Amino acid sequence: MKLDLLGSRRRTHYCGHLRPSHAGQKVFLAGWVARRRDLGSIIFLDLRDHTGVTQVVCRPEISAEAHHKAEDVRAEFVVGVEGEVVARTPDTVNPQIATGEVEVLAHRLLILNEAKTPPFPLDDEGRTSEETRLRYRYVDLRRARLQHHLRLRHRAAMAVREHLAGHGFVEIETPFLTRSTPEGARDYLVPSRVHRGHFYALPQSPQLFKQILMIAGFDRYFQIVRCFRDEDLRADRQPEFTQIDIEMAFPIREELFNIVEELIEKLFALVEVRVQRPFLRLPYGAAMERYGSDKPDTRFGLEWKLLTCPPELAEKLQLAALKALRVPKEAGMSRAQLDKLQELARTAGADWFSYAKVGQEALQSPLSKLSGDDVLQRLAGQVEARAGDLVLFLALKNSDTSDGGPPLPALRRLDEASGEIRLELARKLELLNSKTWNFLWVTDFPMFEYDPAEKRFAAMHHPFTSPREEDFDKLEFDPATVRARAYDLVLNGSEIGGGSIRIHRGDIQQRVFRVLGLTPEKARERFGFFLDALEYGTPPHGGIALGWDRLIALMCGESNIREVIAFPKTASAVDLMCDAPSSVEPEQLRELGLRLVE
RNA sequence: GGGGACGUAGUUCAGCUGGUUAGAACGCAUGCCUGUCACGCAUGAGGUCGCGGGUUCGAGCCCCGUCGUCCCCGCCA
Repeated sequence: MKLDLLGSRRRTHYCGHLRPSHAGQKVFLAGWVARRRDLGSIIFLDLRDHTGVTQVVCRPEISAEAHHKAEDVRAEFVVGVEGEVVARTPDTVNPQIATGEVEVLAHRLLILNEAKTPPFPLDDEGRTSEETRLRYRYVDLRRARLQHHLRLRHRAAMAVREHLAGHGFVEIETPFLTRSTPEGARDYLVPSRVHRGHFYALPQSPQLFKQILMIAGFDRYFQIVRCFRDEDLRADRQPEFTQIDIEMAFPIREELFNIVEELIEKLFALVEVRVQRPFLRLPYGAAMERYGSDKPDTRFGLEWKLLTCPPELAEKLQLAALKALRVPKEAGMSRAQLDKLQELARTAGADWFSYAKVGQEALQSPLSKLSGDDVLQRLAGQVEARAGDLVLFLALKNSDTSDGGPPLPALRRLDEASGEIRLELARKLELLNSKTWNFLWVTDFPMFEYDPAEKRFAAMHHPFTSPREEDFDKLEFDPATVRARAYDLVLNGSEIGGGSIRIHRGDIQQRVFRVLGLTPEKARERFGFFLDALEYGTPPHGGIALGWDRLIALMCGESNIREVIAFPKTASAVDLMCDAPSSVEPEQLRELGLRLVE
C-alpha cells in the first residue's frame, strides 16, 4: 500500500475536543482508526487519539480520493484527516460520545501507516487474557482505561513534586548501581566488568543514601524512585516498583504525618475523593488485638476483644488466651458457614474455635454443655452481645506457650487467625464499601521479631529504625518488648507506606546490630561506610516511603498494580513483550568473567 | 519451595460417560449497500486442542511429566 507523508501538516485539534462551536472550521486531525463503517458510497471512520473519538465522514462527492482511500483503511491504521467540522443533523447525533454532535467531512485522507489486525479487540474491557495483553502491551496501552491510569499517575507525580518542594524537600537522585546489603530481600546483582568477581546490587530502597543525605545537610529530601527486590511476586508486588521516598532532619513525627496526610489529601482530590483528616492513629498492639492485623481494614466494625477467661473454662479447655468477636444480627448463620470459619481458624493458626448464638432467652452454643450457661453469658456479656447476635471465640491453648520460646509468636498466631476470620466475615457479609477511604497510622511497632527458624531476632521494620528512647535499656535484656519509633500508613487494609525515626547515634546503631546477631566485624563489613558516616555529625532524622504503585492502583480502583505500570512483569518476573530475562552472548559472559554452571 | 485455577481458531469461550469430519460469537477476507456509530446482508478462510510421553481398537477428554499464565502460602528488613 502506498503511504502518505505527513509533510508539514500540523494537527489542529485532538479527536476528543471537537464541539458544535467548531462547526465550519477547517481542521487537521490525526490518530488511529478505531472503527470503519463502510456503507458503500459513504464510509465512516472513528478516529481515535488519547482524548477520545471523532467520526470522520468520507463521501465521494466531497472527495473521491478520500473515499477511495477509506476503502483500504483498517482498524488501527494511522491516518490524518483534513476536513471541515460540521454539526450533525439532530437525527444523526450520537449522545454516547463527547464529540457526538459533530463530525468531520473529509476533504483529504492521509494514510500515514498501516497496521496489522490487532491481536485482540481494544474495547473489550478486561476480557482478553493478561498474557496476550502483556505480549502486545503497545496495543493494550491504547485502551482508554490504561491511558487514564498512566496519565493520572503522571499528574499524581506532579502533585508529589509540587507538594514536597513546597515544604522545602529537595529531589535528589541516588545510585542504582550500589552495594549489596544481604539483610532483607534478595538483591538483584549486576556483575562488574572492570572488577571481575565483584557485583553491584540494585537498591531494595535508597535507605542508607537518604540517611546519608541527612548527614550531608540536605535537611529535607525526597525522590520518586525505583526499587528492586528479587522475591516472589504477587498481585501487588513487582520485582521493580516505585516508592515516594521522603526523609527529613530534626523530625517531629506529627509534622511528618501532617505533610504526608496533606499529600494524600491532594492526591485523592485528583480522583474526587475527600479524605478524612487527621488520620486515625492506632498502636500496633491495639491493631493486633482488635483487628488481628497490623494493616487493619477499618471500613467495617467487627472488632475482637481479648477476654478474661473464666478460670473454670480455662481449666477445662487448657486455654491460655481467649478472644471474642460480636457479629451483630448473625445468630442465624448456618452450621456450614460456621464450620468454614472453624476450618479457617485452624489453618490460620488458632488452637480452638467456638461460637454462641444469642437468642431472646438463652444462648445456643456447643460450649454450653461444657461450661454452663452462666459462664457463657458472662463471656457474651464481655462483648456486649445482644439478642440476635453471633459471638465467635478463638483461643490459644496452654501447651503452645510453654514450649520454652518467647510467648509472643503464639499470641501473634492467635491474633493473625482472628484477623483472617474478620476479613472473611467482611467478605461474606459484604461489608467492604469501595467508596469508603479509611486511612490510618499504625504506630509503636515492636522493634524486633523473633525468627524461630533462625533462632534470632530480626528487625521488624529495618535495622536503622530507632527504638523508643525509654526502651534503650531493654535492648540487651528484653529485646522482644522494645518498641520501635516506626509507623505504617494503611488504607482500607493495604499497607501503602512505612517509615520511622532513625537511629542517629553510632552507639545505638551498634547495639541494635548486636541484638540482630551482627558482630561489630560483620556490621562493619556490610555497613562500614554508613557507620563511618554516622560518626561525622548525624542529625536526628526520620522519614517514610510510600508504595507508589499500590497507591495509584487504589486511586484507580484496581486491585492489581500491573494495571498502573506501563510495562509490568508476570508473576515469574518475565517481561512478555521484550522477552526478558534472556540468555546473553558467550562473549558478554567472558568479558564479565562469568561462566554458567549446569 | 508449596497449594489452587486455567491452557481448544486472531480473541473470548463451548465441547456430554473416551467414539464419525472439533463448534459458537466476535474478529478477519471477498462482494453488496448513501447516515452508520457494536452498521447491515451474503459468501468464505482460519485449529500443532500448550508441549512430550503413556493407557486404549480409538484421546481435546483418562494417566505421568513438562512449559506458560493467574491467585494464594512461604518469602518480600
